[in-house]
Amino acid sequence: MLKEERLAYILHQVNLHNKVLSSHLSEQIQVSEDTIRRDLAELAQEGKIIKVHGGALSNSFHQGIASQDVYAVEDKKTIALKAVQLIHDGMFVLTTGGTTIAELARVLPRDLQATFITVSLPAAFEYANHPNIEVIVIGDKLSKGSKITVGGEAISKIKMIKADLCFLGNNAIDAEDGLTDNDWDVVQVKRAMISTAKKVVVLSISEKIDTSEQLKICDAEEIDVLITELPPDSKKLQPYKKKGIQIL
Amino acid sequence: MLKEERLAYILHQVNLHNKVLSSHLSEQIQVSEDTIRRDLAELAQEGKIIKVHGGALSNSFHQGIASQDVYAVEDKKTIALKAVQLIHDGMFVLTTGGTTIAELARVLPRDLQATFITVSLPAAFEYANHPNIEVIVIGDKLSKGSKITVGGEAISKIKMIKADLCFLGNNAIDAEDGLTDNDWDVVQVKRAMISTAKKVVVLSISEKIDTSEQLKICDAEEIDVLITELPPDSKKLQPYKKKGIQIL
DNA sequence: TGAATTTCTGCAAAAAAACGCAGAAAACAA
DNA sequence: TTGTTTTCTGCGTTTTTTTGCAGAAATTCA
Repeated sequence: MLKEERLAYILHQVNLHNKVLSSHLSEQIQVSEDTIRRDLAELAQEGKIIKVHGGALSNSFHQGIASQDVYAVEDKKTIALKAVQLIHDGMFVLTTGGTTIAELARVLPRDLQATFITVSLPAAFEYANHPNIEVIVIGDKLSKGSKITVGGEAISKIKMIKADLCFLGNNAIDAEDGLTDNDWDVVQVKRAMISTAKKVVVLSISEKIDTSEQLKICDAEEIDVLITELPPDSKKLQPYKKKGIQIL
Repeated sequence: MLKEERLAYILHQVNLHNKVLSSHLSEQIQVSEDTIRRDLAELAQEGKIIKVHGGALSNSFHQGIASQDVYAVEDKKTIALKAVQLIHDGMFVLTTGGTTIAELARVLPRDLQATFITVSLPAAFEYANHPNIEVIVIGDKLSKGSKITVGGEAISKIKMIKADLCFLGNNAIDAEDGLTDNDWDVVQVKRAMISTAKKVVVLSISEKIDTSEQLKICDAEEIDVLITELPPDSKKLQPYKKKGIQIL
């Protein structure tokens, strides 16, 4: 097994189980514990995990009292890990709010250099924890429930940004009805984001798949990528693939 | 179970129940009481809990040691209660961030109907708790340390607002040197606020009175009201009264 | 005061980490 | 291809960390 393969495997295990034991990994991969330790040290250096005596912990583990309470954290973490692969150095990324987006913020690699633009105050807080990420807050009237800024000012600001990526969380999505939501202001913001981003990525736990809300955001065809916690070849996702959406 | 995991678990338990027993933890985690004691000692060393005979207490709940901070909170509450008298229904209020401003947000009467405009994300969160207050967030690049938005965009937005009141927190103030600060971006924001507000109110604990920082915000004469926790006729405040500043 | 409980102290065993080194593997250049 | 250089990996040794234990000291509570 190649070193890079091994590192990827270890990182995957850490993110999946929140902890790994050096001894356990050594046995699984059939390399010495020294090698495992060196690998863990390397990943810790890059800020991707937290190395501790006896093994390593996921870095969302420590800061995450909040993430423990969130519903379906494991699923959301799986989604976040898939989503993070789409982000590259130098990109401009638009995001909404929501717990899935918060999870995404937590799994961003330490060394990623990118600009994140958001209307969500909680998301902005999460992004601000990362040393190399520039955070732009879109200002306007604050919607008290969702803690996002909404209004014409925000919409026009969003439209002025040519973003590489746009992550939309917390949706109802259906192959026929497209993307829908139940908050008027949120719908406006999401529409603006979709109209200005090169690539539209929807993050959704499988529960929200094949569900609809009252207000339409856009057709399924306008979505470029759909990420769920399910494997891409899952039966439930095939109608979306037929619509030309890339499934991760 | 890894040591770090155990520490996280203990900390979680302490924060959850406000107290833990060594004996109880020992049984729960299945390690010796000695180990638990050493863990508690370590967490106490880092200031995360308060170790007592038989177990440990949460330090947020039982503020035994940080009595200086407690006094400061009391002072800030005193200041906030004076400041709140200046706010009336229908007003547009500009505010910076900081703990004094956070305290102001907490003591706002529930029936007050006003619009608060801020560059501070933590302040926006506080204001959002109030049912009748409209919150406007000024957007721009997020300054990671202070969690306020800074930059030309924010400045020009601020200048477009004709605010009735402007609350500036967390300053150094001196009768001769005027209002000063040590963060370039913060200074720009405060200057913009002063220039656009009808009435400029400085909130400052007495510790900061007669102190100066490197960067000048404005002259003492430009300040309309100064609020401290001291009584208005306090000797320390007389130089400011001479400059034409109203003391509360 | 006195008994029960908890803490402290030093100690020892086990586990893990760090270190240096040598051979193996991979990457690179000619 | 072949030879050189660099990186990677495993092993033995040393050092550090962690943990439990026993007995003395301190604390609590009736």
